[in-house]
Amino acid sequence: MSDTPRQRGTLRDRTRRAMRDEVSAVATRLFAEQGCDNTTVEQIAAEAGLSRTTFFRYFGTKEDVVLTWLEDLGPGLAAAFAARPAGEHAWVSLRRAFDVLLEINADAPERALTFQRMLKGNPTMMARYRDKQQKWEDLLVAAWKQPRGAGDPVPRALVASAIACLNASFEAWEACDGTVAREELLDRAMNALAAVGTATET
Amino acid sequence: MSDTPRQRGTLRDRTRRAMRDEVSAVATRLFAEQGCDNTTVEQIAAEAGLSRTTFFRYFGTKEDVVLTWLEDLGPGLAAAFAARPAGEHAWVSLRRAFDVLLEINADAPERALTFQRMLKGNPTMMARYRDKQQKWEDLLVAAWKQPRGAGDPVPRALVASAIACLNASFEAWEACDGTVAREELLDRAMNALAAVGTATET
DNA sequence: ACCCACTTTGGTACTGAGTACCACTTTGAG
DNA sequence: CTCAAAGTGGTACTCAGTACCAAAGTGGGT
Repeated sequence: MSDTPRQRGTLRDRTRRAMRDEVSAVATRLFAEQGCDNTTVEQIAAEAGLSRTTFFRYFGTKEDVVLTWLEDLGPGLAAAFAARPAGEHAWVSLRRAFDVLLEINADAPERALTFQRMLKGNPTMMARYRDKQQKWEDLLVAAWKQPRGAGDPVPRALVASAIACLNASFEAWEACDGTVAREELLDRAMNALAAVGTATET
Repeated sequence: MSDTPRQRGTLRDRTRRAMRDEVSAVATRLFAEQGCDNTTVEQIAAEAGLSRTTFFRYFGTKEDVVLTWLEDLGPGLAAAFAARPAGEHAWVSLRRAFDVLLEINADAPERALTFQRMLKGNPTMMARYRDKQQKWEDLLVAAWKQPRGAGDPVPRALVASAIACLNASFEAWEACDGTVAREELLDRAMNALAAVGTATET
Protein backbone atom coordinates (compact mmCIF):
# COMPACT_ATOMS: atom_id res chain seq x y z
CA MET A 1 0.00 0.00 0.00
CA SER A 2 2.72 2.41 -0.93
CA ASP A 3 1.33 5.92 -0.87
CA THR A 4 3.94 7.20 -3.26
CA PRO A 5 1.50 9.17 -5.40
CA ARG A 6 0.48 11.00 -2.25
CA GLN A 7 2.45 14.07 -3.20
CA ARG A 8 2.85 14.67 -6.95
CA GLY A 9 4.53 11.52 -8.09
CA THR A 10 7.26 9.50 -6.50
CA LEU A 11 10.15 10.90 -4.53
CA ARG A 12 12.51 10.32 -7.42
CA ASP A 13 10.28 12.36 -9.65
CA ARG A 14 10.28 15.22 -7.22
CA THR A 15 14.03 15.25 -6.70
CA ARG A 16 14.47 15.00 -10.41
CA ARG A 17 12.24 18.00 -10.93
CA ALA A 18 14.06 19.97 -8.25
CA MET A 19 17.37 19.13 -9.89
CA ARG A 20 16.10 20.33 -13.25
CA ASP A 21 14.84 23.58 -11.81
CA GLU A 22 18.12 24.30 -10.11
CA VAL A 23 20.23 23.56 -13.16
CA SER A 24 17.88 25.72 -15.21
CA ALA A 25 18.30 28.58 -12.80
CA VAL A 26 22.08 28.33 -12.94
CA ALA A 27 22.07 28.16 -16.73
CA THR A 28 19.70 31.10 -17.03
CA ARG A 29 22.02 33.19 -14.92
CA LEU A 30 25.10 32.17 -16.88
CA PHE A 31 23.39 32.80 -20.21
CA ALA A 32 22.36 36.25 -19.07
CA GLU A 33 25.78 37.09 -17.68
CA GLN A 34 27.97 36.00 -20.56
CA GLY A 35 25.71 35.04 -23.43
CA CYS A 36 24.53 31.61 -24.48
CA ASP A 37 27.25 31.05 -27.05
CA ASN A 38 29.99 31.80 -24.60
CA THR A 39 28.64 29.35 -22.07
CA THR A 40 29.58 25.70 -22.40
CA VAL A 41 27.69 22.75 -21.04
CA GLU A 42 30.80 21.90 -19.07
CA GLN A 43 30.57 25.21 -17.29
CA ILE A 44 26.88 24.89 -16.49
CA ALA A 45 27.46 21.40 -15.15
CA ALA A 46 30.37 22.48 -13.00
CA GLU A 47 28.49 25.45 -11.59
CA ALA A 48 25.40 23.37 -10.90
CA GLY A 49 27.39 20.59 -9.32
CA LEU A 50 26.83 17.72 -11.69
CA SER A 51 28.79 16.06 -14.43
CA ARG A 52 28.54 16.85 -18.10
CA THR A 53 27.25 13.32 -18.68
CA THR A 54 24.44 13.73 -16.19
CA PHE A 55 23.53 17.08 -17.66
CA PHE A 56 22.75 15.43 -20.96
CA ARG A 57 20.64 12.86 -19.12
CA TYR A 58 18.43 15.66 -17.87
CA PHE A 59 18.42 17.84 -20.96
CA GLY A 60 18.63 16.59 -24.48
CA THR A 61 20.46 19.66 -25.73
CA LYS A 62 22.24 22.64 -24.26
CA GLU A 63 19.35 24.92 -25.16
CA ASP A 64 16.77 22.65 -23.57
CA VAL A 65 18.03 23.71 -20.19
CA VAL A 66 16.11 26.96 -20.53
CA LEU A 67 13.34 25.73 -22.84
CA THR A 68 12.05 22.51 -21.31
CA TRP A 69 9.39 24.35 -19.35
CA LEU A 70 7.92 25.48 -22.67
CA GLU A 71 7.60 21.91 -23.81
CA ASP A 72 5.91 21.03 -20.55
CA LEU A 73 3.25 23.61 -21.32
CA GLY A 74 2.08 21.65 -24.36
CA PRO A 75 -0.29 19.19 -22.70
CA GLY A 76 -1.97 21.90 -20.65
CA LEU A 77 -2.41 23.98 -23.74
CA ALA A 78 -3.97 21.12 -25.66
CA ALA A 79 -6.22 20.33 -22.71
CA ALA A 80 -7.44 23.92 -22.55
CA PHE A 81 -8.17 23.78 -26.26
CA ALA A 82 -10.01 20.49 -25.99
CA ALA A 83 -12.06 21.79 -23.08
CA ARG A 84 -13.66 24.55 -25.16
CA PRO A 85 -17.31 24.05 -26.12
CA ALA A 86 -17.89 21.90 -29.18
CA GLY A 87 -19.85 24.51 -31.10
CA GLU A 88 -17.25 27.24 -30.72
CA HIS A 89 -15.19 28.14 -33.76
CA ALA A 90 -11.71 26.67 -33.53
CA TRP A 91 -10.12 30.08 -33.98
CA VAL A 92 -11.84 31.36 -30.87
CA SER A 93 -11.02 28.17 -28.99
CA LEU A 94 -7.37 28.62 -29.84
CA ARG A 95 -7.41 32.21 -28.71
CA ARG A 96 -8.93 31.16 -25.39
CA ALA A 97 -6.49 28.29 -24.99
CA PHE A 98 -3.65 30.78 -25.30
CA ASP A 99 -4.87 32.47 -22.15
CA VAL A 100 -3.02 29.69 -20.38
CA LEU A 101 0.21 31.00 -21.88
CA LEU A 102 -0.51 34.65 -21.26
CA GLU A 103 -0.88 33.99 -17.56
CA ILE A 104 2.71 32.83 -17.42
CA ASN A 105 5.01 35.57 -16.22
CA ALA A 106 2.06 37.95 -16.35
CA ASP A 107 3.27 39.30 -13.02
CA ALA A 108 6.92 39.43 -14.06
CA PRO A 109 7.03 41.16 -17.45
CA GLU A 110 10.69 41.95 -16.99
CA ARG A 111 11.57 38.28 -16.94
CA ALA A 112 9.44 37.63 -20.00
CA LEU A 113 11.15 40.45 -21.88
CA THR A 114 14.58 39.13 -20.97
CA PHE A 115 13.58 35.68 -22.15
CA GLN A 116 12.23 37.09 -25.40
CA ARG A 117 15.43 38.97 -26.08
CA MET A 118 17.53 35.94 -25.34
CA LEU A 119 15.57 34.03 -27.95
CA LYS A 120 16.05 36.69 -30.59
CA GLY A 121 19.73 37.03 -29.85
CA ASN A 122 20.60 33.43 -30.55
CA PRO A 123 19.68 31.61 -33.77
CA THR A 124 20.18 28.15 -32.29
CA MET A 125 17.99 29.00 -29.34
CA MET A 126 15.35 30.36 -31.68
CA ALA A 127 15.42 27.15 -33.69
CA ARG A 128 14.91 25.04 -30.57
CA TYR A 129 12.11 27.36 -29.53
CA ARG A 130 10.34 26.69 -32.81
CA ASP A 131 10.87 22.99 -32.20
CA LYS A 132 8.92 23.28 -28.97
CA GLN A 133 6.14 25.16 -30.69
CA GLN A 134 6.04 22.50 -33.34
CA LYS A 135 5.20 20.06 -30.57
CA TRP A 136 2.46 22.37 -29.37
CA GLU A 137 1.16 22.39 -32.90
CA ASP A 138 1.11 18.61 -33.11
CA LEU A 139 -0.68 18.32 -29.79
CA LEU A 140 -3.27 20.92 -30.71
CA VAL A 141 -3.94 19.32 -34.06
CA ALA A 142 -4.32 15.98 -32.30
CA ALA A 143 -6.81 17.58 -29.93
CA TRP A 144 -8.94 18.79 -32.83
CA LYS A 145 -12.66 18.30 -32.13
CA GLN A 146 -14.05 16.34 -35.03
CA PRO A 147 -10.97 14.75 -36.55
CA ARG A 148 -10.65 15.27 -40.27
CA GLY A 149 -8.54 13.20 -42.61
CA ALA A 150 -4.80 13.55 -42.81
CA GLY A 151 -5.23 15.04 -46.26
CA ASP A 152 -7.09 18.04 -44.88
CA PRO A 153 -4.81 21.03 -44.40
CA VAL A 154 -7.34 23.07 -42.41
CA PRO A 155 -6.70 21.97 -38.81
CA ARG A 156 -2.95 22.35 -39.11
CA ALA A 157 -3.39 25.64 -40.99
CA LEU A 158 -5.52 27.12 -38.24
CA VAL A 159 -3.36 25.87 -35.40
CA ALA A 160 -0.10 26.93 -36.99
CA SER A 161 -1.55 30.31 -37.92
CA ALA A 162 -2.72 30.87 -34.38
CA ILE A 163 0.75 30.11 -33.10
CA ALA A 164 2.14 32.45 -35.71
CA CYS A 165 -0.15 35.18 -34.38
CA LEU A 166 1.05 34.40 -30.89
CA ASN A 167 4.64 34.88 -31.93
CA ALA A 168 3.84 38.04 -33.84
CA SER A 169 2.17 39.46 -30.77
CA PHE A 170 5.14 38.52 -28.61
CA GLU A 171 7.49 40.20 -31.03
CA ALA A 172 5.38 43.34 -31.10
CA TRP A 173 5.23 43.24 -27.33
CA GLU A 174 8.97 43.12 -27.14
CA ALA A 175 9.31 45.86 -29.75
CA CYS A 176 7.24 48.23 -27.62
CA ASP A 177 9.01 47.12 -24.44
CA GLY A 178 5.87 45.67 -22.97
CA THR A 179 3.98 48.96 -22.95
CA VAL A 180 0.96 47.35 -24.61
CA ALA A 181 -0.67 44.33 -23.00
CA ARG A 182 0.03 40.97 -24.56
CA GLU A 183 -3.68 40.12 -24.62
CA GLU A 184 -4.34 43.28 -26.57
CA LEU A 185 -1.66 42.53 -29.13
CA LEU A 186 -2.69 38.92 -29.53
CA ASP A 187 -6.30 39.97 -30.03
CA ARG A 188 -5.24 42.48 -32.64
CA ALA A 189 -3.22 39.86 -34.49
CA MET A 190 -5.85 37.16 -34.40
CA ASN A 191 -8.68 39.55 -35.21
CA ALA A 192 -6.76 40.79 -38.21
CA LEU A 193 -6.87 37.26 -39.57
CA ALA A 194 -10.52 36.87 -38.73
CA ALA A 195 -11.26 40.14 -40.51
CA VAL A 196 -9.82 38.93 -43.79
CA GLY A 197 -13.00 37.23 -44.89
CA THR A 198 -15.27 40.16 -44.22
CA ALA A 199 -12.85 42.50 -45.96
CA THR A 200 -12.43 40.46 -49.11
CA GLU A 201 -16.00 39.33 -49.53
CA THR A 202 -17.51 42.75 -50.05
CA MET B 1 34.29 48.42 -71.46
CA SER B 2 34.18 44.98 -69.98
CA ASP B 3 30.97 43.30 -70.98
CA THR B 4 31.00 41.10 -67.91
CA PRO B 5 27.31 41.55 -67.12
CA ARG B 6 26.59 40.30 -70.64
CA GLN B 7 25.68 36.87 -69.36
CA ARG B 8 24.29 36.82 -65.82
CA GLY B 9 27.08 38.24 -63.74
CA THR B 10 30.78 37.70 -63.92
CA LEU B 11 32.49 34.48 -64.86
CA ARG B 12 33.43 33.81 -61.27
CA ASP B 13 29.81 34.09 -60.26
CA ARG B 14 28.80 31.59 -62.89
CA THR B 15 31.46 29.06 -62.01
CA ARG B 16 30.60 29.51 -58.38
CA ARG B 17 26.95 28.83 -59.11
CA ALA B 18 27.82 25.80 -61.20
CA MET B 19 29.97 24.48 -58.37
CA ARG B 20 27.15 24.92 -55.90
CA ASP B 21 24.70 23.14 -58.12
CA GLU B 22 26.99 20.20 -58.60
CA VAL B 23 27.79 19.81 -54.93
CA SER B 24 24.08 20.06 -54.19
CA ALA B 25 23.34 17.30 -56.67
CA VAL B 26 25.96 15.03 -55.12
CA ALA B 27 24.69 15.71 -51.61
CA THR B 28 21.08 15.14 -52.60
CA ARG B 29 22.01 11.76 -54.00
CA LEU B 30 24.01 10.78 -50.93
CA PHE B 31 21.27 11.94 -48.57
CA ALA B 32 18.74 9.88 -50.48
CA GLU B 33 20.96 6.82 -50.62
CA GLN B 34 22.09 6.61 -47.02
CA GLY B 35 20.18 9.23 -45.08
CA CYS B 36 21.26 12.70 -44.05
CA ASP B 37 22.51 11.70 -40.61
CA ASN B 38 24.72 8.97 -41.99
CA THR B 39 26.35 11.31 -44.47
CA THR B 40 29.27 13.43 -43.32
CA VAL B 41 30.44 16.66 -44.85
CA GLU B 42 33.77 14.97 -45.42
CA GLN B 43 32.07 12.41 -47.59
CA ILE B 44 30.12 14.94 -49.63
CA ALA B 45 33.26 16.96 -50.18
CA ALA B 46 35.26 13.93 -51.25
CA GLU B 47 32.57 12.76 -53.62
CA ALA B 48 32.14 16.22 -55.12
CA GLY B 49 35.87 16.75 -55.47
CA LEU B 50 36.54 19.58 -53.09
CA SER B 51 37.94 19.93 -49.62
CA ARG B 52 35.93 20.07 -46.43
CA THR B 53 37.18 23.61 -45.88
CA THR B 54 35.94 24.78 -49.25
CA PHE B 55 32.61 23.09 -48.69
CA PHE B 56 31.98 25.33 -45.70
CA ARG B 57 32.94 28.33 -47.80
CA TYR B 58 30.08 27.53 -50.16
CA PHE B 59 27.54 26.38 -47.61
CA GLY B 60 27.23 27.67 -44.11
CA THR B 61 25.98 24.39 -42.73
CA LYS B 62 25.74 20.80 -43.84
CA GLU B 63 22.00 21.13 -44.38
CA ASP B 64 22.36 24.27 -46.45
CA VAL B 65 23.71 22.17 -49.26
CA VAL B 66 20.17 21.08 -50.10
CA LEU B 67 18.33 24.15 -48.81
CA THR B 68 20.14 27.15 -50.23
CA TRP B 69 17.88 27.28 -53.26
CA LEU B 70 14.99 27.89 -50.88
CA GLU B 71 16.70 30.89 -49.43
CA ASP B 72 17.34 32.19 -52.92
CA LEU B 73 13.61 32.15 -53.53
CA GLY B 74 13.05 34.81 -50.88
CA PRO B 75 13.70 37.95 -52.92
CA GLY B 76 11.54 36.76 -55.81
CA LEU B 77 8.77 35.97 -53.40
CA ALA B 78 8.94 39.38 -51.78
CA ALA B 79 9.04 41.02 -55.20
CA ALA B 80 5.92 39.16 -56.29
CA PHE B 81 4.20 40.28 -53.13
CA ALA B 82 5.26 43.89 -53.57
CA ALA B 83 4.09 43.86 -57.18
CA ARG B 84 0.48 43.18 -56.22
CA PRO B 85 -1.97 46.10 -56.58
CA ALA B 86 -2.01 48.50 -53.65
CA GLY B 87 -5.71 48.16 -52.96
CA GLU B 88 -5.65 44.38 -52.77
CA HIS B 89 -5.99 42.78 -49.36
CA ALA B 90 -2.64 41.53 -48.10
CA TRP B 91 -4.02 38.04 -47.59
CA VAL B 92 -4.87 37.78 -51.27
CA SER B 93 -1.55 39.30 -52.25
CA LEU B 94 0.26 36.69 -50.22
CA ARG B 95 -1.75 33.91 -51.79
CA ARG B 96 -0.87 35.22 -55.25
CA ALA B 97 2.80 35.66 -54.34
CA PHE B 98 2.89 31.99 -53.38
CA ASP B 99 2.11 31.10 -56.96
CA VAL B 100 5.81 31.67 -57.53
CA LEU B 101 6.54 28.80 -55.18
CA LEU B 102 3.88 26.48 -56.52
CA GLU B 103 5.40 26.68 -59.97
CA ILE B 104 8.59 25.14 -58.64
CA ASN B 105 8.73 21.43 -59.29
CA ALA B 106 5.17 21.64 -60.60
CA ASP B 107 6.28 19.37 -63.43
CA ALA B 108 8.23 17.02 -61.17
CA PRO B 109 5.94 16.17 -58.25
CA GLU B 110 8.00 13.09 -57.46
CA ARG B 111 11.01 15.21 -56.65
CA ALA B 112 8.94 17.54 -54.51
CA LEU B 113 7.54 14.60 -52.57
CA THR B 114 11.00 13.19 -51.99
CA PHE B 115 12.18 16.56 -50.76
CA GLN B 116 9.19 16.87 -48.46
CA ARG B 117 9.81 13.47 -46.95
CA MET B 118 13.47 14.21 -46.44
CA LEU B 119 12.49 17.31 -44.46
CA LYS B 120 10.12 15.40 -42.24
CA GLY B 121 12.58 12.61 -41.65
CA ASN B 122 15.28 14.80 -40.17
CA PRO B 123 14.72 17.22 -37.28
CA THR B 124 17.86 19.23 -37.97
CA MET B 125 16.90 19.60 -41.59
CA MET B 126 13.44 20.69 -40.58
CA ALA B 127 14.87 23.30 -38.24
CA ARG B 128 17.04 24.73 -41.01
CA TYR B 129 14.04 24.73 -43.29
CA ARG B 130 12.15 26.85 -40.83
CA ASP B 131 15.16 29.16 -40.68
CA LYS B 132 14.83 29.76 -44.39
CA GLN B 133 11.14 30.45 -44.08
CA GLN B 134 11.88 32.87 -41.29
CA LYS B 135 13.93 34.82 -43.80
CA TRP B 136 11.02 34.75 -46.23
CA GLU B 137 8.88 36.10 -43.44
CA ASP B 138 11.27 38.95 -42.73
CA LEU B 139 11.47 39.87 -46.39
CA LEU B 140 7.71 39.80 -46.83
CA VAL B 141 7.13 41.90 -43.76
CA ALA B 142 9.71 44.36 -45.05
CA ALA B 143 7.88 44.47 -48.37
CA TRP B 144 4.63 45.41 -46.64
CA LYS B 145 2.76 48.12 -48.54
CA GLN B 146 2.10 50.93 -46.09
CA PRO B 147 4.64 50.28 -43.38
CA ARG B 148 3.18 50.22 -39.91
CA GLY B 149 5.08 50.67 -36.69
CA ALA B 150 7.25 47.98 -35.19
CA GLY B 151 4.74 47.65 -32.39
CA ASP B 152 2.02 46.49 -34.75
CA PRO B 153 1.71 42.70 -34.80
CA VAL B 154 -0.58 42.57 -37.83
CA PRO B 155 1.86 42.44 -40.76
CA ARG B 156 3.96 39.73 -39.19
CA ALA B 157 0.85 37.87 -38.09
CA LEU B 158 -0.56 37.80 -41.61
CA VAL B 159 2.72 36.88 -43.26
CA ALA B 160 3.59 34.17 -40.76
CA SER B 161 0.08 32.76 -40.92
CA ALA B 162 0.20 32.63 -44.69
CA ILE B 163 3.46 30.71 -44.52
CA ALA B 164 1.88 28.44 -41.93
CA CYS B 165 -0.94 27.73 -44.37
CA LEU B 166 1.61 27.02 -47.05
CA ASN B 167 3.30 24.45 -44.85
CA ALA B 168 0.01 22.92 -43.84
CA SER B 169 -0.93 22.54 -47.48
CA PHE B 170 2.43 20.95 -48.27
CA GLU B 171 1.99 18.52 -45.42
CA ALA B 172 -1.50 17.60 -46.57
CA TRP B 173 -0.19 17.23 -50.09
CA GLU B 174 2.44 14.83 -48.88
CA ALA B 175 -0.08 12.97 -46.75
CA CYS B 176 -2.24 12.28 -49.80
CA ASP B 177 0.81 11.48 -51.93
CA GLY B 178 0.22 14.39 -54.22
CA THR B 179 -3.17 13.22 -55.39
CA VAL B 180 -4.71 16.63 -54.72
CA ALA B 181 -3.22 19.71 -56.37
CA ARG B 182 -1.11 21.94 -54.18
CA GLU B 183 -3.02 25.03 -55.34
CA GLU B 184 -6.24 23.41 -54.24
CA LEU B 185 -4.89 22.56 -50.80
CA LEU B 186 -3.33 25.96 -50.29
CA ASP B 187 -6.60 27.64 -51.27
CA ARG B 188 -8.48 25.47 -48.84
CA ALA B 189 -6.08 26.33 -46.04
CA MET B 190 -6.01 30.05 -46.68
CA ASN B 191 -9.74 30.27 -47.30
CA ALA B 192 -10.37 28.51 -44.01
CA LEU B 193 -8.62 31.40 -42.30
CA ALA B 194 -10.47 33.97 -44.35
CA ALA B 195 -13.75 32.29 -43.44
CA VAL B 196 -13.18 32.70 -39.72
CA GLY B 197 -14.53 36.23 -39.62
CA THR B 198 -17.74 35.46 -41.49
CA ALA B 199 -18.30 32.38 -39.35
CA THR B 200 -17.82 34.07 -36.01
CA GLU B 201 -19.61 37.32 -36.76
CA THR B 202 -23.03 35.83 -37.36
C1' DA C 1 55.91 37.68 -71.51
C1' DC C 2 56.09 39.34 -66.81
C1' DC C 3 54.60 41.17 -62.45
C1' DC C 4 51.38 42.09 -58.88
C1' DA C 5 47.33 42.24 -56.15
C1' DC C 6 43.36 39.61 -55.20
C1' DT C 7 40.77 35.61 -54.73
C1' DT C 8 40.29 30.81 -54.12
C1' DT C 9 41.74 26.63 -52.27
C1' DG C 10 43.39 22.99 -49.10
C1' DG C 11 45.62 21.60 -44.88
C1' DT C 12 46.04 21.63 -39.95
C1' DA C 13 44.43 22.36 -35.59
C1' DC C 14 41.06 23.58 -32.43
C1' DT C 15 36.42 24.07 -29.77
C1' DG C 16 32.31 22.17 -28.27
C1' DA C 17 27.89 19.47 -28.71
C1' DG C 18 26.15 15.09 -28.49
C1' DT C 19 26.68 9.79 -28.06
C1' DA C 20 28.29 5.25 -26.38
C1' DC C 21 30.02 2.57 -23.01
C1' DC C 22 31.92 1.51 -18.72
C1' DA C 23 32.41 0.91 -13.68
C1' DC C 24 30.73 2.63 -9.35
C1' DT C 25 27.30 4.17 -6.11
C1' DT C 26 22.78 4.92 -4.40
C1' DT C 27 18.15 3.63 -3.64
C1' DG C 28 14.07 1.14 -2.57
C1' DA C 29 11.57 -3.21 -2.12
C1' DG C 30 11.13 -7.70 -0.25
C1' DC D 1 20.46 -7.76 4.71
C1' DT D 2 20.26 -8.68 -0.24
C1' DC D 3 19.55 -7.77 -4.70
C1' DA D 4 18.09 -5.58 -8.74
C1' DA D 5 17.21 -1.25 -10.76
C1' DA D 6 18.20 3.41 -11.34
C1' DG D 7 21.36 7.22 -11.16
C1' DT D 8 26.01 9.04 -11.56
C1' DG D 9 30.65 10.19 -13.35
C1' DG D 10 34.56 9.22 -16.28
C1' DT D 11 36.67 8.25 -20.71
C1' DA D 12 36.71 8.12 -25.40
C1' DC D 13 34.75 8.94 -29.63
C1' DT D 14 32.36 11.31 -33.89
C1' DC D 15 31.44 15.20 -36.31
C1' DA D 16 29.94 20.09 -37.31
C1' DG D 17 31.75 24.44 -37.50
C1' DT D 18 35.68 28.03 -36.99
C1' DA D 19 40.34 30.11 -37.35
C1' DC D 20 44.47 30.49 -39.50
C1' DC D 21 48.13 29.93 -42.84
C1' DA D 22 50.50 28.71 -46.89
C1' DA D 23 50.11 27.53 -51.72
C1' DA D 24 47.95 27.95 -56.08
C1' DG D 25 45.19 30.16 -59.53
C1' DT D 26 43.25 34.36 -61.83
C1' DG D 27 42.99 38.69 -64.29
C1' DG D 28 44.62 43.23 -65.34
C1' DG D 29 48.27 46.44 -66.39
C1' DT D 30 52.87 47.25 -68.31
